[in-house]
Amino acid sequence: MSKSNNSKRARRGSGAITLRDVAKLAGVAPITASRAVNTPEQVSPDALKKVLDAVQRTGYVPNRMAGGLASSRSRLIAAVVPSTVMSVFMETIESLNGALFDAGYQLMLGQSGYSAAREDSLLEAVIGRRPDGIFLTGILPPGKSRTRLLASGIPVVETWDLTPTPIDMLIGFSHSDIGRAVANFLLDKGRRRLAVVRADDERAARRATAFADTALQRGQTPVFVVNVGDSRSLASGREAMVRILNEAPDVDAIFCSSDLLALGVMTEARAQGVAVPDRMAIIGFGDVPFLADMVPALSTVRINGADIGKQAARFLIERAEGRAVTPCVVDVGFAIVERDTS
Amino acid sequence: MSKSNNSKRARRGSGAITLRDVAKLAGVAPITASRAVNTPEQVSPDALKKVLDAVQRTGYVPNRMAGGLASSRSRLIAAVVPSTVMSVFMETIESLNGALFDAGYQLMLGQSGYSAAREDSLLEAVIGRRPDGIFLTGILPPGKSRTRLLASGIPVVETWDLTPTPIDMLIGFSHSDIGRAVANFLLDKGRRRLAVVRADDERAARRATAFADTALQRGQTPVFVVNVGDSRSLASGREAMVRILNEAPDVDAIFCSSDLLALGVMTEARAQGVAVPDRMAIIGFGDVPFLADMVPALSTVRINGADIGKQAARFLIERAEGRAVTPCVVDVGFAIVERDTS
DNA sequence: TTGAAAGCGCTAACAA
DNA sequence: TTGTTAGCGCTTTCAA
Repeated sequence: MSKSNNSKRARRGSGAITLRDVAKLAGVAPITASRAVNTPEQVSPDALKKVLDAVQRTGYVPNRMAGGLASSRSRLIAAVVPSTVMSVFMETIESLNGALFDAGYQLMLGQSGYSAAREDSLLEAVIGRRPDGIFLTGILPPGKSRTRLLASGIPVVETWDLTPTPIDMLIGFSHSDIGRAVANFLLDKGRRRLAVVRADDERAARRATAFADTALQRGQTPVFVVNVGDSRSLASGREAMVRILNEAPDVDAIFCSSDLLALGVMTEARAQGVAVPDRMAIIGFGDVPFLADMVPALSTVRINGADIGKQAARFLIERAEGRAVTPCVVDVGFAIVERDTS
Repeated sequence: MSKSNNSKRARRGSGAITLRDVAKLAGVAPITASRAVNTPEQVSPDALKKVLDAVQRTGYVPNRMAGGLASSRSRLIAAVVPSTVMSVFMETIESLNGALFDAGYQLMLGQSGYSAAREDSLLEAVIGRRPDGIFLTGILPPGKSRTRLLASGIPVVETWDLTPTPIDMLIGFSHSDIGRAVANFLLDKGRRRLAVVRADDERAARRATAFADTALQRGQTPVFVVNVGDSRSLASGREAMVRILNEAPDVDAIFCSSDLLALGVMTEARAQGVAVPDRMAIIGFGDVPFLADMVPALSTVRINGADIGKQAARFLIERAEGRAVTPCVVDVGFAIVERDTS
């Protein structure tokens, strides 16, 4: 029986079962085994059975690196996300991953949000894997990275934003529209002095600007803005609220750049006995799952993150299989969810 | 100039720049180019310069699939996590990913928590990529998957739990110890009637059991248990609190299996005018980032998730580079964080 | 329907 | 220090 490792064999390789082993056991050529595994309809029932049998007996698991190398299709999708902890993007990633997996693709996760140098090496690492598609949270600004991505020829979908000049595909919504809509919403409710509490983030800035402009256009006092910097914590929300109460006591409505910040604002309001929403309206952003069940339930701007993930998966898969995607720009919109705090 | 694609060239391949192209441009052999890129110290300054120059000019990015195939080292680590949304595991994944990236590894994300069939195909997909290591949240119970993983020979680290029979490496803490510690903590504070609100999850069950046993041993009335099933939402916490107030009005301390559940319990307590902590103590689990800044600040059990991720990365990398890891079982412990609600 | 041959892009092994 | 050769495990191409 013994397959007796001859003299010069066993020099390289991982030692795992290969397609050759399976083919030998089944008594067919390797390519027939390959077809039995990948495209069973191209193989006679007899051969199919023999191969599948051999697969069972050996516990063979195809080496996707080898397959990917040979076929130039990695069946890998890379997703680049900023910090994931407590993030509104997780819902998107989860649905993206689920949809990809069902279609036989796998997800590589890259974390952005660090230094430019690290961004660069992230991208290099990603491209090095030759993914069949790349998912980006946000829009990639012009620069070396963008050029490189473009040059790589890999399908890309940018998300969570809109731009007239996407790299490739785009699934997002207008942050300016949100800012305007929230301002109008608040003003229509009779609020007179608006404030913004926002993190130091380009998209949040755009929402805030549109929000402020709209208020100004409608003849209001300038919006009071608190920039909490990089800290998106609940504590920052509380501090921001303290500042508002001290420095702009006439403010009667606050738009926060994240639900967590809004939660902080609300916490401080309660701590200081500020009536919500009577004296102060509060609106968050993102609609994290548990907001609706709080008391008072936080009003917010809802983005359908799961939908973004699902559509991105569809786009990426279509392109990976060589099909065109049209239209490849989608505005998923948003919704102001009115609950107790507005 | 034109490199004129001769008759039978350009049949296969992705068309991207390869190491051969770089080597040709630099006027060296491919292997020299390879060494210049991977182990520059093995190459003369002159050759190094020429190669790096060619890399710059062509925008060459090494194909890691090819490299992985040739070297049997994928520089890929797979992580299997249950649902990521609002999950206590994200901190771990984030730190794991960061540490891996710094060492030149990349993270593949697999989501478990679905059907057994899907678990199976997840594992197959993972093994198919030939990762250099696998990160598991939780302990893999005996079964087909476990056998398969063992057979694959891939280094594995199980986490967030302890067991005398790990597959390989282990970084976790004792859920029973937590249950006992929390019960003792509450009882020592003079609480008399304890309750548990927990999700339908094996680890939560173990915490709850130890918690209940300890109370019993110390002569207390049996612990009142509310199992909220698969729903880990804040709303479930509220419902659980309603049940406790109705069915066991003498309860004066509640241990929740997650912070979100605890937040729900607290929300309902406030809604019903139940004084916290005077009439009711509440303790959560996980220590999600913003708890400390709420009013009242929620007491909880803190797990250092980032530390688990960092240590797991270290273990996995050591093993990937062929070094042994001893000891390869680590108890990271836990801490009861006493804040306002206990 | 099946197979032989020839790579995919890279690196290990050996030799110079 | 550099190069040659021979694969890694699979799939494409072409022929039977």
